[in-house]
Amino acid sequence: MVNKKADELLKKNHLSITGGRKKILELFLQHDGALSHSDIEKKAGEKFDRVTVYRTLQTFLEKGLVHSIPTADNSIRYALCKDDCSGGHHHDDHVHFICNACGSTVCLEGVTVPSIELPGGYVSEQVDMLISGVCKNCNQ
Amino acid sequence: MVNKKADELLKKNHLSITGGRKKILELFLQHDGALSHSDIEKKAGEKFDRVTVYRTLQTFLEKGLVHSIPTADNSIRYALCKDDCSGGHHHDDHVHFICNACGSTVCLEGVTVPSIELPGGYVSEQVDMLISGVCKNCNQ
DNA sequence: ATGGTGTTTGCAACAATGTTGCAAATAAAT
DNA sequence: ATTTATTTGCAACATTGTTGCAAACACCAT
Repeated sequence: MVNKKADELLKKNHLSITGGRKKILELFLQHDGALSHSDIEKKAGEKFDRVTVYRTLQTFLEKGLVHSIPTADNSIRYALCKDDCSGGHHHDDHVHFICNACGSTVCLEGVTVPSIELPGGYVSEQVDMLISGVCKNCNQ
Repeated sequence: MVNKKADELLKKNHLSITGGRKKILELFLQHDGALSHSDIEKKAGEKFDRVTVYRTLQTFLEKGLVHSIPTADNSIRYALCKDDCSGGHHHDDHVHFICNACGSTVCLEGVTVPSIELPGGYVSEQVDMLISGVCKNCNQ
């Protein structure tokens, strides 16, 4: 049950359980792709204030429930983290795939980001790898 | 002379030479890092309308003069392409580095994006690799 | 269950960012 | 120099993101 899982996730991350947070978490649990702010606003219907969505995503990000994925079209996407992420420290070394046909963004869990040799003086803290193209579903 | 190079670049790409386009190109030629829309608006001073900046960047993007770099903070950056890019077809396989200290974005020309094995059904059209951390200048 | 307490929400107002249509200004071609 | 097509600036608007504050709510202890 998606509803129960949402509760669990909130508890595990020491967040109080509110209607808005549950609803947004359920959306993430139902769509396994990444969601943008406006996706959420649309899917959640009229039920929640825009401000609540902003603040909820911000909170989820800080607690490590979701991670953000940069995109080329000026609309950050968010996706659920796996279990071993927490409090800003993500183990988020998978590749993100953006489909140019259906617009969806998915995390390719199986594909890991290769390590890169940086020029002298540069120190890497986070690596994002974004691949755009045509996804499995659209490519038939 | 930066001014002359701007003219050349515009001619080479079959764009008419106007004050705004020259000014924006000069900004790119002077700063070798990437610039966001608002960077340009600020650096160009009061001289140009916001709308002109939007349209100019759009044009440069279409003609292949610049490429766009996605970022995690919802502000696309633009950087000059090397000579062998044209008309939307970029040979843009270098890594982009975003410094968390000074905020600058640079193209690491020397570092190439490793090729990735995608799961079956996925077709890659473009690969972006973003590394954030501390850059050479800030790391001293 | 009930009441107190701190957190979360919705509202309103605002700021910033991005888009469109149209008339005036400008660059390029003859 | 004149014509023509392109580019610009303006105005108006749409969308997206931010902040302060009072009301509503979740959580805890009793």
